[in-house]
Amino acid sequence: MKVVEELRYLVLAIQREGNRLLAAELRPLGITPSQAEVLRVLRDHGPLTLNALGGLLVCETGNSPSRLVDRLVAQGLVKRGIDKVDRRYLALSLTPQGRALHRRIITAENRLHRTMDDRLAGQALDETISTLRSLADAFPTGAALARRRGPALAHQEN
Amino acid sequence: MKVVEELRYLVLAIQREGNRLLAAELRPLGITPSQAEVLRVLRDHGPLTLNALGGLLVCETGNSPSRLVDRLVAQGLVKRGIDKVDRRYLALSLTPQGRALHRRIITAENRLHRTMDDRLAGQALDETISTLRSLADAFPTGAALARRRGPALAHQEN
DNA sequence: ACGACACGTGTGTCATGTCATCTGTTGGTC
DNA sequence: GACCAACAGATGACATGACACACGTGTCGT
Repeated sequence: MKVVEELRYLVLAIQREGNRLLAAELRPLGITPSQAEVLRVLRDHGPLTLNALGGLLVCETGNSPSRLVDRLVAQGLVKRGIDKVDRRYLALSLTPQGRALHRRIITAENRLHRTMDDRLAGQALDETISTLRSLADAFPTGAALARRRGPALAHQEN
Repeated sequence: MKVVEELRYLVLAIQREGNRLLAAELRPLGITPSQAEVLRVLRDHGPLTLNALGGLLVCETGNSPSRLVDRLVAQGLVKRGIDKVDRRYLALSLTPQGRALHRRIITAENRLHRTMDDRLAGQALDETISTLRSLADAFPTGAALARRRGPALAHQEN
């Protein structure tokens, strides 16, 4: 098996398992990993239009995450406002319930991260991260991630 | 952002983009990346039961890939036989058309791998691969991958 | 002012993935 | 031989992801 092919399957396997574990952690909260990412992005990056939100999400590439947001609005976690000036734009923001849930999401994600940390104990991750970045940064979703790291390469809080 | 968290999002981004690129390469062939993986596994590992197939797939974890196989049978790429001795078991194998398509799949995948190689030119992948393996091997899908690398390596340490 | 066009968003459709549950088959037990 | 637990596979339900296209709204050239 070629090296890049093994890399491709490893990435697939890790993504699947990570998603499965995170879904299990989030199930008691009534949301999915994708929904959690939306809440996180809305929390960190003020009110957003649907397109801008899509540009910051890793979990959804091409299209506007209309239906993803729909369910969060239906659950009362996200407020969907309409821009008064240009009625084409949405103004998406967290409701108080959304902000409250976000805190519980953080602790759920931290449990997953602890599991991963245990798995990776003693491994030097720097080179791995930089290798994966050079792969990801060339693509739209990788760019989304870079955008979330901050325009000035600032450290984010947790 | 924590290191493992960045790792998680990088893996997600790369998986998404890789899948999108592979889907584009495979679209002219009329199949999806998951279907291609099934054909590949059936090609490499003789006739299989549905459960055994699922145990070798990275793309589907928990359940039996019944519906995934359904579409391949409908397209005439896979033969679904029933074990004469124990009627509970399936005997899945490639049809001649499936074998023929498999060759075209290989060239499509190679185009993706060339793209990835270009992206990763000059990067040392060995450490990255081994780091990702230590993450993946702990999980069912990672074990599936290890099983595909060869039965001798299947049961390492826990 | 008007009409073509661009843009943001919504929607239809298809194929996954995942979990829970159902069905049919077998083997073991009495 | 009849019953029952275990097992392989199928199916229902739900939420993604991805693509294409429809719809409403604003912009701009004329």
